[in-house]
Amino acid sequence: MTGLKIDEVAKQSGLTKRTIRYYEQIGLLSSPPRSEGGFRLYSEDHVNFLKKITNAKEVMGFSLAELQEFIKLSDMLELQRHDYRKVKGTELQKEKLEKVFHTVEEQLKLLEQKKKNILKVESDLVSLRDRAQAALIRFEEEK
Amino acid sequence: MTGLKIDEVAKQSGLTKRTIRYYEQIGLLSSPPRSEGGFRLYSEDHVNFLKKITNAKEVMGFSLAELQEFIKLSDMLELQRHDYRKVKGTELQKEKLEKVFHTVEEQLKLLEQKKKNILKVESDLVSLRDRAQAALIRFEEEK
DNA sequence: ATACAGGTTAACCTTTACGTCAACGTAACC
DNA sequence: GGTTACGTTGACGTAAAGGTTAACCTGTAT
Repeated sequence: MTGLKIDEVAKQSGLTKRTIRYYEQIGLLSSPPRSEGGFRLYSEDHVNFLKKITNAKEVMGFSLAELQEFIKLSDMLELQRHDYRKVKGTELQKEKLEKVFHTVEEQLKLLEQKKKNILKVESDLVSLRDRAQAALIRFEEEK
Repeated sequence: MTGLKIDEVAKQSGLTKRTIRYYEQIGLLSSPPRSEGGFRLYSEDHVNFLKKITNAKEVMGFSLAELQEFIKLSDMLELQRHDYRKVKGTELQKEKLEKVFHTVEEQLKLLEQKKKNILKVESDLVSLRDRAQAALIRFEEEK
């Protein structure tokens, strides 16, 4: 009985209902429990998750597939932390961990670059704004 | 005879030849002069322009249509600065200028927000990295 | 002079990330 | 108990941003 219905989640997350169902369909969002009649019943966690991934999507320009990658990795790490035995005996996992580590480091470097790029665009926009302002002032002068 | 051929521009800009031609086709990139035989001959300016807009595209998440808007506005302002008479007598232009100014201001605010969002993602990535590292260390310990 | 790398247009194809119905079930309200 | 609002799946549509291919032309290297 408890839980948010999809319309509420849509409002809180800023996504459309269609998008939310779609994310579930492609396995990006975990399927929430259903009510008797079959309605999806979401928790706050779902909402936070959606906010988080839309943010990451926008910031990093990640595709939904890339998002899935990261989420999978993150979940695996969470799982390993709680259940040590899952790790033992599988030497393959170590390579994977190293790859994760590497990938994330690269993403972090990319973020640094992205910050610099933002500054470039910002200065372009500022100069555009200033030129617009200058043109406006010229208008006033020759009224 | 002078000028870069499209393959060189592709290498320098990081775009594909197809994309460069496509940008010209939709009017985003100005048509370069051609050689006798019909080859496109680009200047450094073209390359810089491409770098600039791909950056803006990525940073702001602009669509190609939006990019066109901004370029058109920027060009108009450039033109007005050099030829005052283009401005006089057209009171409509003032509204347009004010709109430009407003739009750009909004974009700048959006950029501020974007910076904050980057920090959020960054901290998520850092925590992911740290967890990966911790898992790696556990590996070493129980070798 | 001929081979081969790289250029040209035009047409068609693809993927991503949803939007938009249609047809139907459910919950809430009066 | 009937209307109305909201939920469900499924199928189809689509806009953006190129990729791909074909059929042909150009330039240059041997």
